[in-house]
Amino acid sequence: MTEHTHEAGNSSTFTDSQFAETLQAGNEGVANAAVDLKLYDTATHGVSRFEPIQPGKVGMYVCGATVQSSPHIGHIRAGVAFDIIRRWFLRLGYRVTFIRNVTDIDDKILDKAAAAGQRWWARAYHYEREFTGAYEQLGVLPPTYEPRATGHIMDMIHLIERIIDNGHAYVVRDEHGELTGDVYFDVASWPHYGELTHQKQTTEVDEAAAVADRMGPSVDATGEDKYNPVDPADLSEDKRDPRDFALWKRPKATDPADARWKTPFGTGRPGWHIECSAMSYRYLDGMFDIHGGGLDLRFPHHENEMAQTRAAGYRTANRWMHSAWVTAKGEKMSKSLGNGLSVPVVLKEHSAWVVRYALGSVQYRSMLEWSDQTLAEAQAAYDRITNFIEHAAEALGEQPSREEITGVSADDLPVDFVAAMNDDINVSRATAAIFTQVRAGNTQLTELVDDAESDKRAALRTTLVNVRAMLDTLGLDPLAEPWVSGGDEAGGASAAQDALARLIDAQLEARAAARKAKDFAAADKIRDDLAALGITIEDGPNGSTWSLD
RNA sequence: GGUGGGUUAGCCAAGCGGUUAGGCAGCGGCCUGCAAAGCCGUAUAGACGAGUUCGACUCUCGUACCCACCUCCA
Repeated sequence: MTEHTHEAGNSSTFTDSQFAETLQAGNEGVANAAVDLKLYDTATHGVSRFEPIQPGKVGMYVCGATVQSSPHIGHIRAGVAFDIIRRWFLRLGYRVTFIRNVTDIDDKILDKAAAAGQRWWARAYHYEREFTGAYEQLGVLPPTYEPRATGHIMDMIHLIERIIDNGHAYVVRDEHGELTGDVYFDVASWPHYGELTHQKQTTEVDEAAAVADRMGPSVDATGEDKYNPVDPADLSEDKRDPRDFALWKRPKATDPADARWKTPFGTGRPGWHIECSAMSYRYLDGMFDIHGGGLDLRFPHHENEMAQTRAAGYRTANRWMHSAWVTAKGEKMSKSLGNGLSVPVVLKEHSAWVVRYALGSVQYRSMLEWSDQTLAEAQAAYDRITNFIEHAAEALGEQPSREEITGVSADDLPVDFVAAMNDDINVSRATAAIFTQVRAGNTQLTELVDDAESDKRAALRTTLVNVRAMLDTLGLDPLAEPWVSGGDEAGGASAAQDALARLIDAQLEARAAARKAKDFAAADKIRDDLAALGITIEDGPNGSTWSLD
């Protein structure tokens, strides 16, 4: 077979100027700032300059959900983290192919569906929709393609056959010489195994693994998660090496007939890792720049996936990126620990923008502590940002269009923001740059009141556009979908909203008259009464404005 | 046991071998009839112990504590 090294295509011998030329050659539309983008790579444990395999294009594959239960805030953190990375590539002018798969068959889906009396595929579809809904509500851009594992059985068969032919996997036969359905990857035959996570290689079962092997099944009798499941295949005596893992699995006695596929190596269903190898090859072969996922997928999932893909003779990802945990009281949030928060529950109490801000407020590699304070800070950020955006647009007499905002190149954004994003997506520093611009804009606003010169108006407008474009890069322009969807965009405000506005305006006029007459008691009563209804009054240089809480 | 990450002011969270991160909360001031919003100023840091250095929060070594992966998991 052809030996593809992990570094294949890596242009580390390029000089900076050569790299810049390459970028320009096939890269019309790509910002100059793209040359300085540096990203972390799990395999090398370091930050390095990002160089696309194909000029002007980026291919990303992110491991999506195993759709066995409702999305919790940790799942969506990963979704938001890679959405921000994708949006930065877009802002830099790259054309991004973004794949996020759906794992719609596995042990837990089968076990939980059986416990709940459901068809396994019905359960999978149900929770796939919940995940899709959660991503949409939080402004995560839809993937370019969103393949399901069960739709790629033929791709998996093709891949497994290649691995077997290359001598890196073996089929298991029973005592009669019949195919059992089990196919294992032969780790000992693959000298590169461990290159992603650098786990210590041993053929002996160590103490921790031995403890794990004594654990029970993946769900309890009622179908609830258990902390330490163990796959019977992992204990199989048919393995030549304890490290070997299943590419294809024989059916369990309890597996329904429609969860079994006939293959050249027996009837069964996919191993967990093979699906991602199959789908990433199908959709990204030749442009597999980045493979992403949650931190817990590094080992064994991504280590095994890397080994499989390469053992089949295909190129694996140039770069592996992993997003860190959402923690609660310092500990990893997860369903099996019982401290997971479902997205629908969180969205009942907090606006989606605030939740997204909170999820994206630290760099993807940092743990994110989830608490009431996290959300309170996000709410404060929202208030400060939207106050500026509204006040600036009011002063300018217009709000720049979404088309203008999305059209701003990275090269035209404030340099400290660009530097922060280019530094492995340092969103904390990028957010600081946004607030610095907000403060500058607020100062410009007060100056504009005294002196409405056109160049000052232009400066304020530039600040407003920049602030919104930077926010948009993080998926947080308050005037973008889905934050403003509403449902009345076709015909403007509803009749009820019009009536409300007229009522409040009448109150504001009455209050203005009272203030003019120095009857502050009456003026304050109007303000207090409206406040009691959730309507906030702000007095500005050009009269009073109101807003709903 | 193996592997990786972390410890910064009241809280969250960055950069940086010497020069303001940012946000929230606090304090003082400006603006306002009073508020709100906003602006200006300001206090409180760098787990602990050594070392390198003219100088360390930043580099090196050690110690303590926390978290995670090694087993389903974002």
